[in-house]
Amino acid sequence: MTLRVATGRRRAGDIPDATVGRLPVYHRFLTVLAERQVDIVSSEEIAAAAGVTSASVRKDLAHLGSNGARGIGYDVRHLLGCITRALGLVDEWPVVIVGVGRLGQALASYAGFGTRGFRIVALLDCDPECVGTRNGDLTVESVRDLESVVRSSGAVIGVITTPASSAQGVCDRLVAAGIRSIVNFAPITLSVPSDVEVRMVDLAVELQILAFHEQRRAVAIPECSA
Amino acid sequence: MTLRVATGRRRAGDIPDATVGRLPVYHRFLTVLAERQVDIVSSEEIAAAAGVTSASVRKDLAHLGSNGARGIGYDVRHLLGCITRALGLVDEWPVVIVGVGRLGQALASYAGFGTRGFRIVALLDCDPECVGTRNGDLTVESVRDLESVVRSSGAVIGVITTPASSAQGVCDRLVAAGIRSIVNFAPITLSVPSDVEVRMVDLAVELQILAFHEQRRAVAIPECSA
DNA sequence: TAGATTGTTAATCGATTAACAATC
DNA sequence: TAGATTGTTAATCGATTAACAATC
Repeated sequence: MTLRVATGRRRAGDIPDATVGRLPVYHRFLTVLAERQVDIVSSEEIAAAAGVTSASVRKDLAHLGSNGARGIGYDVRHLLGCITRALGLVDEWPVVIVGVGRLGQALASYAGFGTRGFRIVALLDCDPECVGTRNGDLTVESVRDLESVVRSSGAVIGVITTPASSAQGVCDRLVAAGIRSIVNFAPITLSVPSDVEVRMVDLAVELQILAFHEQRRAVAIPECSA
Repeated sequence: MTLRVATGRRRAGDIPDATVGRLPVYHRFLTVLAERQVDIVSSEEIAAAAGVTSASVRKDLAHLGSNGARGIGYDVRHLLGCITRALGLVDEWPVVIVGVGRLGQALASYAGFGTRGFRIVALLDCDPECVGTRNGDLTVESVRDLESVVRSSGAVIGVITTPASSAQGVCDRLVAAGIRSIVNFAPITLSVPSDVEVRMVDLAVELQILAFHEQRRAVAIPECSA
């Protein structure tokens, strides 16, 4: 299969947010195909696996350059490499997890990290009982040393799995230590400077959205009155 | 404060998806205010706490009926009740968790469930070592009994925290058992009938979106060429 | 009254979909 | 060639933003 030579560079900002949100899903599927030695895939197949339309897939992939072959489909390996580069997953990103409760431990032990572009480089907790315990390759360090641990570990991304009450304080210290990308599992909206990106994950929010639709199956929503 | 009497009923479908996604965040903030005995809140304050604009807040809340007072703001308790009803959180929704690994345990022990409209009513796992162990109030049951456990527990929402390899099978059985609302933590897109709602939570996807923006700070994205 | 804040409109923006020419 | 599938356009749809009259 011949592929067109790229004619230039595309500024990252040119990729719409909605596309950036779907590329990881395509990446996940293509990784599976590549493992299975599948060579070619169509936008229709990707769409089915990602739960979107094939038109969306083609439009999303066109943002990365013209990588398909009309009448044929996309070369799995090539496309995977392309998405990997677009998402910036060529090298592993070092991640620090703050809060080594059950959730923090669960994330720390997630095997899929390596294959998906990340490596946990430090675990922090405030509980003296927890500090010093081992978790796979890592020993839990004291959150008091947050700044020095971030510096020495080279962590670039922070994951907050503390209780809500400590999350903003931890966040402020991560930001002060130079972290500008944060995933927050604590059920509180974090305040950060505009150059810091926060992704919020809240199970209860997901459940509440489901509850809305579940209720909608049965009843009309009463408007509020005093 | 006098509030207008609602003139009719609004079909749930009238509330846009984007609004449904933000109502839980407002709900979270209003719960905090109510605990602190705050009486009145402005759209500006809600917006700041939720990380959105005040115009969005007002528009979202207007979908629930006219609940604010011009020149004053919103009555915290009234508004909280209103959102609680809109989301269908008046009674607790019974939830079954399938997969009691570290993540499943972490979710099972999340104290915030009760206050946010949910109650875990069953835990299922396939590992004989795990089955029979206690987790708070609940004893882990065998996934072999999934159908009967769903029936007897009355679970309406399912949470899948199994490895990716078993997720689709578990999903199929949950659907067959009557579950139509699922939160999936396994890194795989689930196939479900069109009347089943699935919310996907994948930490690696969140990290990959951050990675994209992190990389964007530094370099232009190279287009793909063969 | 004067100041504050909602509810709503109109304008803008971005994302999705349908369709099809290009082309393998 | 005939069938298949991409890349792209134009149309549609939905969400966000700005602005301000209504009104407390």
